[in-house]
Amino acid sequence: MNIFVDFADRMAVILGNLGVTAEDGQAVDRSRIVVEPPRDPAHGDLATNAAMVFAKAMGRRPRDLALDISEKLAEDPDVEAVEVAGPGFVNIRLTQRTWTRLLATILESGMNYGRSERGADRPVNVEYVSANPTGPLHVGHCRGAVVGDVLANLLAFCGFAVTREYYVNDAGAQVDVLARSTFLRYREALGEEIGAIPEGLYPGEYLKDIGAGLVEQHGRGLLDMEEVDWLPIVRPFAVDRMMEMIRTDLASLRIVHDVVFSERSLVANGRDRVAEAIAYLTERGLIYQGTLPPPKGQPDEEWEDREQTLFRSTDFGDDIDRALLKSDGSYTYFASDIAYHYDKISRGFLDMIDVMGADHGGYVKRMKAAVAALTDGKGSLTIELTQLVKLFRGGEPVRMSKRAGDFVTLRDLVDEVGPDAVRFMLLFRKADAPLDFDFKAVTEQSRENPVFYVQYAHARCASVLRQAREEMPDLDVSTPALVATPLARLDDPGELALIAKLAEWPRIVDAAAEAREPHRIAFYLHELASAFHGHWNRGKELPHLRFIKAEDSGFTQARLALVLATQTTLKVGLSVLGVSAPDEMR
RNA sequence: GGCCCCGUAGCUCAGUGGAUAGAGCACCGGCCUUCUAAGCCGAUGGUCGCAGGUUCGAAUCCUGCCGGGGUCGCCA
Repeated sequence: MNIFVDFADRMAVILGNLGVTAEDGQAVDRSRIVVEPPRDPAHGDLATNAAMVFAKAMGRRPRDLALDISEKLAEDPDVEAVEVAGPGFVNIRLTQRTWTRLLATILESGMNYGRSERGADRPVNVEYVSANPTGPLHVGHCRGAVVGDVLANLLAFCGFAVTREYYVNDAGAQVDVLARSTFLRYREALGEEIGAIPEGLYPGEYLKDIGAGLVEQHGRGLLDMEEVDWLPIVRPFAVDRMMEMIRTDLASLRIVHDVVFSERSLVANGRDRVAEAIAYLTERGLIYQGTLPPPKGQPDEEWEDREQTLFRSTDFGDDIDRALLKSDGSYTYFASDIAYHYDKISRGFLDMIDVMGADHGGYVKRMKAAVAALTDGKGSLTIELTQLVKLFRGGEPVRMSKRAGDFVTLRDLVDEVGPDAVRFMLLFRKADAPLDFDFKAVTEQSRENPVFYVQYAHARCASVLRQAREEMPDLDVSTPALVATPLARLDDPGELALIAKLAEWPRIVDAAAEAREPHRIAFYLHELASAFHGHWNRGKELPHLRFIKAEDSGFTQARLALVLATQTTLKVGLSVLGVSAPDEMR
């Protein structure tokens, strides 16, 4: 039940009856009719721009058309009052009965309130995290992880068939470095004095366990081998252990992937799928041997022209063509990524979303170009870039050096403040703006802490319902009873305003999914919490507004219906964010 | 120099072409015997970086500048 969509439909009918047509004489474009909550609640419950949008094509003045529209709208039994305002807005006030009927549908929907079928089971692949398995996840990965996870939740909630995917870079030079670094720790675990970790190897302490694990499995057996022989043993061992660690870290943030796609699987079992992808592009005349121009602006003394295998990404909007083969003949990262996305496409995905850090910004155009080329323009790749997270503690920046072991890991974050605070705070900012995260602020129990504020609103709802059961043991506060309860006595402006806020939820879900902006959910929940706390607080000054009135069970039941609907909406919203909805705050 | 992101109240930020641009914090003035004061109510505070353009209407879309950040051949 989305009241705004509902009324946009009614508007379309009214416009049709009024003979309104678009510029070309065709029927009105339904998508241009906007029905939304007015910015100023004094203007009414719903506002529509229809008169202003279509007046020109009709050769009429917007306000005149608005008057015609408002006459028709006034006949609608759900409409209490209509007025024309400003340049031609039509402001609609709904009857109290319409609002309370809406409240009943919220209660009936329960945890499905706001869920939609607009995705129509269309497959969408959401790829996120995809960190290299060479070290523990750090704060930088966290944001992409949470944004990707919630985006996936959101799209699933809107009826898309979502696959959550992780791409492991388990081939290439950095994995060899991991293996060599692990081998050093292996020798260390066998009692050898290894001294300082040489430049070019990973110094992290986390590799000690993995080295010890090698000892458990192979004893001293690897010591006498040549590198070419132990590398194929150590490499997969280290990668597996790193991935295990990464999975555990992600699980602590409640993040799970459906598919972990291994880069190494691209070239395996006698197949070379990178070559296959390149062959596909070659058939389409998109591959050639050539040289790239040097970067403009900064003259580079070292620059020398090199003949390379290039992909015509400029045909699809990129700035320059891109190399697929290194000078030693091995594939570039981009070539592997093309093959990987080719695989996604072959698995039936035309809609793909990659969530990555802002430092990958330069990668966006070429990857979109690749997807366009691989799907003849039918596929769409959206790349969501998440900006940096800066850490603070009580307002002071948390200092981090590049030296190993001296960075804040995802684990540190979750262990200190818990998954709820991490998730909510990373979503309480749009992804393309940098974010400050303060360890201290997010654990405070106060209005300033949005995580607490929203969870507390949910807990407060639960508390009111508990209180009602205690004070009025004979009252039936079960959901079916509250759904069925007469709501006619909910007529206080504050109560109706709260219902109006609840009514926005499906609209927010749609918009957030459409724009692929999960932060809108977090902001909405904060607003809803604020509306609820505000109403609750009015009851302090004005006892007649309190939810529980022990001597009037019908009245109390109606108000508890409102409380339950609020609690439900908060709970649904929090579940989309993957944040818990506690019944009490301790 | 090219490309991408950002620029909105003193601070941190919302605002998918609509009306008088909003919230929290800070500051100022009131209030706290409760269905939980882990606060509440109110006031102050704006050339939406600048200049053009599109539109009935622009913080929002387009162009150009200014400022901040990221990134720039085979790294990942």
